[in-house]
Amino acid sequence: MNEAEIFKVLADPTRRAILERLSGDELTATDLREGFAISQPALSQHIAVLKGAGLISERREGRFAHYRVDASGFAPLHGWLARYRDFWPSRIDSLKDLLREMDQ
Amino acid sequence: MNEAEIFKVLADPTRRAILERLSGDELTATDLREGFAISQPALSQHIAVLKGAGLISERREGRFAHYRVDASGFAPLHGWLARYRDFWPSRIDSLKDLLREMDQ
DNA sequence: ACGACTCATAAGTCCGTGCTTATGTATGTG
DNA sequence: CACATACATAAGCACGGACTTATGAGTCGT
Repeated sequence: MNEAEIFKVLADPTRRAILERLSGDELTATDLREGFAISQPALSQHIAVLKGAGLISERREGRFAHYRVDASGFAPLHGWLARYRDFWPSRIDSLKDLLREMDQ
Repeated sequence: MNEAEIFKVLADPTRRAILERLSGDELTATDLREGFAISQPALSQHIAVLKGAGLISERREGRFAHYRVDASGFAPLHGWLARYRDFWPSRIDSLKDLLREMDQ
């Protein structure tokens, strides 16, 4: 997926909230619905969009669908965003330090 | 600015194209319009949105308005996105390679 | 002062999209 | 088998937002 679709997908606050609830845990659609003042079809549609963008993955188990974040789907976003950081130098310096430590 | 507004702002392809043309250079609104099949007011409105989100800054010079990327405006996005990366190890490996090259 | 130029604002139109209710499909349970 | 449960799909509506044309507000040259 390209960053064009990903940005469009993430522009919706409900979808970002879904991702937030999925970060760490793996949840079913019904579990996810807790705390959302939204109909079941609406949630299902959002899930379909997130899945289509490759941001979450599905694990079927009988009639239950378990969803989890697919962090690799965010890669295009990282790539796009890398262009707009002007604080690389200091970051690279701290990374150098970090890597030096890790090498020991 | 919070990530909610930033995602909404970046969901528009024209605005992302504006940012891309501004990455590096500083351009006037008229310069920016080159290559866009869009009316002047439309571009002006996009610029206002980008400015409102803190993603670009303006430098007035007579009747000309010079625009440039304000990379610090992307900070909330970096913060939000940091939550969704689980592939740090491989990334760090490529960074090691990159830094080794830079050291030479 | 007047006209040309750069950019912003106003007002209105149109399309995409997120929501709803209704229904479909598949998997359980008695 | 009949019914409940979990989720997906269909269809229609309503609102937001990106675009247009028209106009306004400053700034420069002659």
